[in-house]
Amino acid sequence: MRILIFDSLSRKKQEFIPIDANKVRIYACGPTVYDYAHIGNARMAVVTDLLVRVLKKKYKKVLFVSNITDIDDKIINESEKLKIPFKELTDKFSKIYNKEMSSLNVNTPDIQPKATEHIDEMILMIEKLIKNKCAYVMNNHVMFNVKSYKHYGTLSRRTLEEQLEGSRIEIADYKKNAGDFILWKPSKDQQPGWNSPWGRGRPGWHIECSAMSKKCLDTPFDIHCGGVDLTFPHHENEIAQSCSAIEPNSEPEHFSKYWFHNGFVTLNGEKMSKSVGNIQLVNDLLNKYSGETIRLSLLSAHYRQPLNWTKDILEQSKKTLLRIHKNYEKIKVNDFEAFDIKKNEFYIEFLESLFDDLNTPRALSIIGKNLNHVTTKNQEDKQKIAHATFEALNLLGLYSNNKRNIHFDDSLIEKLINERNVARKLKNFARADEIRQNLKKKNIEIEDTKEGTVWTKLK
RNA sequence: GGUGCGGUGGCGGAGAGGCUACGCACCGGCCUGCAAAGCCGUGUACACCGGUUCGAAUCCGGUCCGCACCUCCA
Repeated sequence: MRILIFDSLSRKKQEFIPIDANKVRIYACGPTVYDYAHIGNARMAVVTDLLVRVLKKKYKKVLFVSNITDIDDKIINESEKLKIPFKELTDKFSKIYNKEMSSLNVNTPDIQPKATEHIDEMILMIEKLIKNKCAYVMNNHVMFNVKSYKHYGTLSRRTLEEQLEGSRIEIADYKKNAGDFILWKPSKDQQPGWNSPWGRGRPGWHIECSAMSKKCLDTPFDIHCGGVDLTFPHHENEIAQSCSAIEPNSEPEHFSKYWFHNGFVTLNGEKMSKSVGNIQLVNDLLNKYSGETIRLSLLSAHYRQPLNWTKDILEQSKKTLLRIHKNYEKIKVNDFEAFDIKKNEFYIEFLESLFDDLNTPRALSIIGKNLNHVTTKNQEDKQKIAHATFEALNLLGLYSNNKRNIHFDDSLIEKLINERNVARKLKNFARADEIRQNLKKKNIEIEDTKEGTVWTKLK
């Protein structure tokens, strides 16, 4: 079965053919850790996590690297504001980030390199760029000369002239061209800094990804991921640096073969921004919704489409999840071992839709379609559907077997349910309804079925 | 101004020349002490204007509208 992915560099849906089928290599630009993660960070993490999960269905070995940016001006500003060392801030929020992402069933990347632990690699790459005459030193800054790279603009489809037209920035005195960007900048005494051939300073934003992807994956690697907004300037600059460090004017493909960009999460149709104050933090959402509900909401639209984040989307996902789990659990499962998932037509159809550029809405519709009318289907199909659903939910990261919350006392619930059933037999329906109401208050929903009363924890 | 993405039924959201997904909501029915779930059934679509075609939501041209990027951003 072929895997298709949309490649932003060629702007086409392409068949994914790894450089080395024995070792697929992916890099994703990770978070800058100075605050809680927002839902947009989560979308990128969930989508790339799914991409990796899907690739693992076909390829035995997939190496996934996603960095942590732990040195940056935003970090410096925030640590100064809080009067704490920057390291304390970044340690705190990288831990929080990983914890939150794991609540969303995002697997930790195989390697999660930190910028501050790769300063040497960055310095070496900058030296190489200077040697290749693609970078220059001016006023204690090391700058990349965008005019030195003839493929500059290939990814974002804009020429140097075009981007300067709309540019709202003045040309700083340390730049030769308006588009030139910082590789290394000086740090003031009280600011974090590292010794370098150009004095005590710190790296620019883009160089870390070039240095770390080279170190952890080697170039060229297969897929480079990130949010669409990173296309320009971040990814464009990464290409320029990484390729120029290999050899001046080497092709963008010498860095990464495919480029994978996820769309934005919007709020009321607009991008989240701190100034507007419409940031949705994962942390806050997790107080009200389960990680799976949030994850499903993020996967309910195709990854390249904009996703408008509303309360409705969460409520709907919550319902959908509940329905899927309930229906799934109603099927009496024999033994999955007796069935070959690779020959399960329900599962194959599901997998095909994910292999087609991660079409999650279609994949989800297939789960729903299979589960529909499942009670009327024959025993063999029921088993197959149960098996397919189990595998599908696992792949999507939506399966949770700790649905029954440990904070609740199962025996108490059972006791109340028994009491209610006694009341029902005695036709004391007032008492029966009262018990149901009480359970509802504890977020326990009950259903009377032919097999008896079953209960579900709502979250 | 430049670059890109998009406008699908009440809502969410796939599809991409003929088979008109899927979910939620609505409506009718079965079932039920009542619920819920389930089952059976019904309805409402492809921004607009032209063109190509036997046939267009899907292709081509134009128009309008929305969003993003060009400044830190997932």
